[in-house]
Amino acid sequence: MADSRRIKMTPQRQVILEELTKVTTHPTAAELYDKVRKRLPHISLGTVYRNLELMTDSGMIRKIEMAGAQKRFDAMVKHHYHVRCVRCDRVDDVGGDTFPGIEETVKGLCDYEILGHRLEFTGICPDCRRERLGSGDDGDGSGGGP
Amino acid sequence: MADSRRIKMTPQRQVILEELTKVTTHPTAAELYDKVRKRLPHISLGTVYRNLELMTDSGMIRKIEMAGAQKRFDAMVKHHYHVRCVRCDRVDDVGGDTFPGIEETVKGLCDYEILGHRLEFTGICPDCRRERLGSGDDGDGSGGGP
DNA sequence: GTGGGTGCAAACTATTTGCACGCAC
DNA sequence: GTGCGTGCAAATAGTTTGCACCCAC
Repeated sequence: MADSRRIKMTPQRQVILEELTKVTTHPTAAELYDKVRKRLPHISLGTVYRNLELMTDSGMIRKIEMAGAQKRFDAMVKHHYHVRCVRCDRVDDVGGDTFPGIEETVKGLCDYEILGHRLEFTGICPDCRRERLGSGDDGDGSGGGP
Repeated sequence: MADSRRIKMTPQRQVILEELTKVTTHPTAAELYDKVRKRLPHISLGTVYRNLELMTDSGMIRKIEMAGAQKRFDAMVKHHYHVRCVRCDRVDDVGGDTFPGIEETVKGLCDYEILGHRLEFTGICPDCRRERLGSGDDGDGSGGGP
């Protein structure tokens, strides 16, 4: 569902969408709010949430619901996977194709009618790796390593 | 991290663990709280959260951080995958092995040091499928089905 | 003027935390 | 007595919602 409804472009929506498209970091609503506020100082957080929701429904953007409390948003609508840094919580895209066969494999293993899958990798991002080498600090190690 | 620390077994912890082990439905903290309260009427939600956290740290149970707001908990510590019903939000285990090769595949595709992965399927559970056939209702279709 | 979109603030949900008390050692 | 674990309640974080106002049509 989605993709069908077309929504009216207001300045707020335009800016939200632009800022989201501009970054590759899959910001949270609050992070995006900060960025947007630089251009529209009077925009409210409520509006950002409302419009992110709306744009998600209309298929313009994608909501990334992954581990951790906050939802993140992604202007790249095509299905793809993410890596999350267990130290700084940054989220990046993983290049390459998705694994469609993965769903077939599971169909025999449970009674659900499988509709989709969400695959998320955890790891340490290049920045944190560099930092770790420098400081010797091991960071947290939360995540949910297998 | 984890697995090493051994924690003292209090009645509260015992009951929480038992109730969690008893069910296969990966309850949320609140759901578990309800179950536990039947046996320990004076237990507080805070205690449940605290002990779930503690038992997660000690490796006795596993925290499932997946799509949606609430965290869920799992007494099966072995790494495995989950399916979530997009209609009733129930979460079940997927039988079969995990795909270890999946991480290898990704290692060439991004600059992260990959530590683990989390794979979650979305679909419609048997109960909801039956219901859907009966009522013709299509339910929601949220999820993030690719 | 009507309706959708906005800003603001209050409400809500899930979770965490400060504090005082009580029990085991 | 010391310290950990608990119950309670308040605090926090993230998100949603009610409401009045405004602007485009």
